[in-house]
Amino acid sequence: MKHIADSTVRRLSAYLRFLEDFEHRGLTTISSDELAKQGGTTSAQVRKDLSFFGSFGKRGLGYSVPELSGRLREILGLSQHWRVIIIGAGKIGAALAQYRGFRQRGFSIVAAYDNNPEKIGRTLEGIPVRDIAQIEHDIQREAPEIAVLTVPAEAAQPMLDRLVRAGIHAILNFAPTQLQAPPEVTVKTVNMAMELEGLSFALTNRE
Amino acid sequence: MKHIADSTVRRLSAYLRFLEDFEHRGLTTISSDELAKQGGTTSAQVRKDLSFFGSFGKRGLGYSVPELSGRLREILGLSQHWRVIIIGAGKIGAALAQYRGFRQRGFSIVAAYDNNPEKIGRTLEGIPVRDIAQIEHDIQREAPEIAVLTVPAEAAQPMLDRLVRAGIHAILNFAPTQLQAPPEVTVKTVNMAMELEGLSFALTNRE
DNA sequence: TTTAACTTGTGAATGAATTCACAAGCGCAT
DNA sequence: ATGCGCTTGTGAATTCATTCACAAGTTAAA
Ligand SMILES: NC(=O)c1ccc[n+]([C@@H]2O[C@H](COP(=O)([O-])OP(=O)(O)OC[C@H]3O[C@@H](n4cnc5c(N)ncnc54)[C@H](O)[C@@H]3O)[C@@H](O)[C@H]2O)c1
Ligand SMILES: NC(=O)c1ccc[n+]([C@@H]2O[C@H](COP(=O)([O-])OP(=O)(O)OC[C@H]3O[C@@H](n4cnc5c(N)ncnc54)[C@H](O)[C@@H]3O)[C@@H](O)[C@H]2O)c1
Repeated sequence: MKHIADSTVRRLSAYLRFLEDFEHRGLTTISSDELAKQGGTTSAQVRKDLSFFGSFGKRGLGYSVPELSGRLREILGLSQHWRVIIIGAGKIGAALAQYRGFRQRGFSIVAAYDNNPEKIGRTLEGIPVRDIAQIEHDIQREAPEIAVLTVPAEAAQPMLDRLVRAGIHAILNFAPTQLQAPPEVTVKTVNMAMELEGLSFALTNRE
Repeated sequence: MKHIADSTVRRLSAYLRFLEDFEHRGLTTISSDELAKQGGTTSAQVRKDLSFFGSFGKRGLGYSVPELSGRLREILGLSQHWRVIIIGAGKIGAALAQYRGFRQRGFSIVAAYDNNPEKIGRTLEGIPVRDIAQIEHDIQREAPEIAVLTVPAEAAQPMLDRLVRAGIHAILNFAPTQLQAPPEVTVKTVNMAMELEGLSFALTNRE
């Protein structure tokens, strides 16, 4: 398949969110224009994004809401459930473990891991905190697909290497550090300090 | 000033991070090539990014680490302190309030706000949780520049409007929803579910 | 059946971001 | 002083993303 830009994938996620809203409200069709207004983009952009994957609309009418949302779920890989592990049961790891929004969208958090004996053995709203020492064993047994990395920055790269060796191919990183990974592994980094700095820049450089 | 792309600003943040590392290790000069390797980009990209703001390097030698990091701090608006308020003292709001990484980079969290009487009056590692009802008054008195929005999705847009009316011009939003704001207000949204969906897409569509 | 009002899907045009490529400047050794 | 090795700064070229613009398809009403 032709390479799909990151920005396109993000917009697809956004479209799916609006479609779910629409579905809830019992509406059955939607035009690229309505979809665009919701997402702060243009109708041409919406159609172009979808055109990479096929033609799902009806000319003159728009898109069937349930059909399009189904297609988007397939495209995004959300027709299946994904198993997620959280590495580092600290403040941010715990907040994420307890967050319901993920499970609702098909991501089940199966366990958290830590190296602090005080934390190992507890649970976070039903999610067990396990010893990081057993992670290779667990990955083999439970085959989680996605790891969320919430350890201190200096532990992040070694931990990533360890996860990759153990067979993880997708990592969501919260440590504020640039990580190296082999090409078959996808890493996304959420860097909140960087976002704040973007705001600082905007405040400083507006006229 | 010419318009600066968001991607450029993000890279500037990244460069600054590496420079601080370098500074710590006592190194005094760095080339665009070294900076690029650290940041996973190219030396031409580094030089182009910097060229929007001036010429800070010495041909044949590279950049002075302390000078360049100082310049970047100025450009990003980090030579001054920013006052930050957190709206929604829930799980993610609390994690952010307690996070040391922000203060270290010049963002002081002055208060959190909530509408839950159980939470109002408590503190989160020294940060007071105040009644949301008093926010207009406090904004006028304390003039915080940045608001972090960590309320439930359905409360996010009305709360944004309220913050904007009260005089806030920069908002970091964690609610998974598309927000509308007037052009003089900068909004950045961190949408973790969207990031996970990006990973799901990558896992599904790799060959 | 014909017409009018809409909306999609997509090449072509435009615009934005990145990469190339090289002249010019600097430091150091000779 | 000269030459060599290295690195910047920046127009030009290229690649990538978005927007335009319109033929073609659909519905509904007359
Ligand atoms: N808290 C926030 O709001 C926030 C915001 C942005 C980024 N971050 C980043 O997220 C990461 C975690 O932050 P936090 O505030 O949750 O810190 P924290 O100290 O509360 O949590 C880190 C956890 O990781 C565990 N840990 C450390 N080394 C480990 C190892 N080798 N193996 C397994 N577990 C290990 C610790 O025991 C601790 O429980 C940091 O990189 C931080 O910079 C946090
Ligand atoms: N927890 C996470 O890991 C996580 C991850 C991604 C996104 N988010 C998003 O962040 C937001 C907060 O999530 P959370 O898990 O912290 O939820 P939470 O319920 O723990 O926290 C929300 C807080 O906002 C307060 N609140 C609600 N309405 C308010 C109002 N009108 N004024 C002031 N305060 C109000 C509540 O009292 C509560 O304390 C949500 O939009 C959620 O989707 C959370």
